[in-house]
Amino acid sequence: MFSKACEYGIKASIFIAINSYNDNRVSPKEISAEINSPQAFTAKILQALVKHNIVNSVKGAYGGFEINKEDIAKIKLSQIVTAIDGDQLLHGCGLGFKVCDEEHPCSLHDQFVFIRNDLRNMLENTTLELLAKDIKSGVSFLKL
Amino acid sequence: MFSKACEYGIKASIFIAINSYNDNRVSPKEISAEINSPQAFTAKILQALVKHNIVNSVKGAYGGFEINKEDIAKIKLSQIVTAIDGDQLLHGCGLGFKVCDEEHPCSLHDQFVFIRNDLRNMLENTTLELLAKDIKSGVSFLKL
DNA sequence: TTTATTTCGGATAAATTTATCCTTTTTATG
DNA sequence: CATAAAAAGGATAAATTTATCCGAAATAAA
Repeated sequence: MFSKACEYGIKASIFIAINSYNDNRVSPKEISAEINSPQAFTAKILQALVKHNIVNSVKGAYGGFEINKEDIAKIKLSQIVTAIDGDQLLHGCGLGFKVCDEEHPCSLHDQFVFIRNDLRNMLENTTLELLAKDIKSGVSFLKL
Repeated sequence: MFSKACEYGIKASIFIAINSYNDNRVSPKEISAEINSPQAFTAKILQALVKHNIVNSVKGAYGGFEINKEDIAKIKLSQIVTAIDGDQLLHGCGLGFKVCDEEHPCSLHDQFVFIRNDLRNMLENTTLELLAKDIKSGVSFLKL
């Protein structure tokens, strides 16, 4: 479903959000330790999230990654997924056709559109705030 | 969502089904021409489908790939997807955790289970017969 | 301004997926 | 039985994804 990079990106964003609520910047080292991901690869993914203005980075001593507190409730999972995996999953054809719509549907189109739309709605209605809260309250977890 | 191999596998299965209704065996060459896929790679995927008893192969002159007519209505998309991509998509965690369930849910679990279950239901309720009929009636297409 | 710290970014490597090629095996038919 | 046709299967290559390493650039603080 999601690429490894995207899985890491989602987990990292949640961890950064949690820390940002406490005005605490985190490093790739802390992030990868927390979400159980390769450090250097995680750093690359963070760069992408910074480029897409999802995460903010501060260089130099006492720097690290953070998310504006006011933004945490606004950032949708769909933004993270699109930033890392592109928009094929949210908008593309299930059988990989370049063009596939009601007018010219692939064999799976009628069955697939509902799934894709539900997935997109879920990702567009799930904010970092929502995910971070469940972690903080101990309802869900970020690593084994 | 699906791998390239899986996309080819689904398309190939539909094409074989359509031809099997007419007692016509097809070769990797015909299949890849019809579904716009690399021939040798498609042949490999067919081997996997044969191993999983989804498609039947007949070697030698006048041989080729076919599906028992009576089976076409019984073969579900979920079988093809699982045969080629494994069962991670239908049963795995959205964030890639080995264990993730109601007892010990990942951050995305509650939102993701509905999507995954809907996807699985769709794949389990979509038969080759259904897909083949829409192609034959001209409702949907197998290539651009 | 110097220093220590930290992200950025390029180069490279490993692993996996996608794709090709060629030989072997099987088998229907003449 | 000989032959031609076709799938099976192994080896290899290309492309993409995943992952590592290291020097450059930026920056806060002493």
